[in-house]
Amino acid sequence: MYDEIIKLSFQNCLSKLNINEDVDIFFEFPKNPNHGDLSTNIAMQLAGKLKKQPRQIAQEIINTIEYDSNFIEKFEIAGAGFINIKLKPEFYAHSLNKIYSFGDMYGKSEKGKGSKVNVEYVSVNPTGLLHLGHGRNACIGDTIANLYEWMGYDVTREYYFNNAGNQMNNLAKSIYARYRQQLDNPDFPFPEDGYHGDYIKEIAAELIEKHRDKLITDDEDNLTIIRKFGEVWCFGKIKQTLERMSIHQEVYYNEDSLYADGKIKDVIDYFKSNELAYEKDGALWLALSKMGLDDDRVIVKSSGEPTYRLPDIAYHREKFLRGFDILIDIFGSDHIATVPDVLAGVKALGFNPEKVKVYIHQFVTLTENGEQIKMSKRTGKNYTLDDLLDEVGPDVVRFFLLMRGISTHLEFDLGLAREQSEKNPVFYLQYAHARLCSIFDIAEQKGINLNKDIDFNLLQHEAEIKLIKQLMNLPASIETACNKGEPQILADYLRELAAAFHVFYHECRILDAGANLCNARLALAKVTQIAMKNGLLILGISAPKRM
RNA sequence: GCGCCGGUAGCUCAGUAGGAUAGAGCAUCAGCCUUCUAAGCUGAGGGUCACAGGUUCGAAUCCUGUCCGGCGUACCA
Repeated sequence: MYDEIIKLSFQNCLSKLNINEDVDIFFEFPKNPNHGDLSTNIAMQLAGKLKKQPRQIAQEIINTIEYDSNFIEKFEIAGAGFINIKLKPEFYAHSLNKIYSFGDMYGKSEKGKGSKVNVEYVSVNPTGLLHLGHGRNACIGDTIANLYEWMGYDVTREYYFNNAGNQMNNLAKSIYARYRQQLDNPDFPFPEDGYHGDYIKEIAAELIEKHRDKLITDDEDNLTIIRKFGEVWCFGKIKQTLERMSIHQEVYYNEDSLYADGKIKDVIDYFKSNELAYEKDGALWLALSKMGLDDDRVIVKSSGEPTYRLPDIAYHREKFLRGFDILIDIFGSDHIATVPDVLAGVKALGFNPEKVKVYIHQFVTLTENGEQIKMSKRTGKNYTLDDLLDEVGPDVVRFFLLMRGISTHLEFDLGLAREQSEKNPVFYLQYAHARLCSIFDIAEQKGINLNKDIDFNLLQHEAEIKLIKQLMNLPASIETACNKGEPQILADYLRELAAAFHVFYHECRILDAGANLCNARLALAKVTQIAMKNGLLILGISAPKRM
């Protein structure tokens, strides 16, 4: 938003010079004060296309450009062809005034208005408890959903699950074995590929409490009861854990319904009738080689059961049919293999695969004192997301899982997370917010009220200008984080915002600055408070009034 | 073997639609509280951007190759 007026000047200037290349005019606040207040590399961008020297283009631009002299003091060419812009203080006053007028909604955009987005995340089958990797998936998905909402999109948060098939049978058998071990036979054999986690023992104990020995014969009826019991138990725990992190998904989509409603059959029929599927060795193969991929894959096994690819494709088709314009999938890196197949399938069904955005995050490792904490499945001593929430609380968990780029392996430092001190980065942000709240509390006690007649031109201190610049960046930060699917960009922005505020707080007295300056600084504090609160809200982290 | 992700300060990580002197947090060292919250602020030291070539005015960023780590590579999901 800070560059709207200036960008327009540049656009007009370029068309005046008959330069019609398709380039985005991009401005930044240079770190080095010698490089002006705003800077653009547009002349260098154009140099290659126009086959001219960047400095020459820059010169032509500043000779030709018409600009608002109320805001811009001068242009300078520097380095290889940067155009550095020296702004007048009025520019910041004007910008801050505009931000102030947005009130609580600062950061909200309408750019996505009218567009429906489906964000699918977590999507863990009800066979166990959530662990750290799921937590990362959940926080990324939830935050991306928040980002899209703030961009004005109509967002649906969705959880896709499967409560049928092999894995659920495996769960039932695992519970049954523990049930027998606890009930009558400590040596009852445990299935080789069963679920080893301790939670299975808990389920079995509850099963005994409820059914006593009535399920002792392992017939199909009893296994069905056990399976359902396990499913309900696991789902209850999963939802409870998500609830603790303030994650609410409005749609729980059951894979099974794709079969019941004939959607799977529809897709098979479509592929068959378009000669994209064929029978071989008793199985049905999808001709991915006709869709630009290397190998054909089985979509219905010779046993008659579909492989995961088929329902995944049908599910994406269904989401398109439900009217979504953008489909977002959040996957862990272990699901990378499904992506090309699903996208090819979606394309073959006549939908635009570019509307499917797949964000794949890497794994999480838990460390303490530099040593990795093993989460061995063999021993069953999984460190669960709930354990972590118990230990450090939801704000720390969310921030730690969001503060890294999604494609980086994330090291969760338990020691640092546990630290209830200035070392813990999440408190840095929350502390800024608490300080802001405290200022307004004390102002109220002193009978100082923010009045509407604000002279933003009084804000000329270096710390004030830096804070205003940072505040101006919020919308761009949200938009970039959204477009790139990178919550980390917002987390990083908020850290910089907090830093700019803390410096301002340290350098500039607010309440005893004299009536007019006090009022202007209070307004600046107000905007900062809103920006910080909204940013934390998007990350799903609380904004405490006191610490 | 092949595919994807990563390798940047002691540690954890930003920066990769090519741009100005490669940044932040933590750790280390030196300062700042009778003042709106010191969970804060100021300063210092710390780099072969894994390695080797290439592309050009300019490369951490793009291309090629190599090495190291993670995840995949099923008629498992």
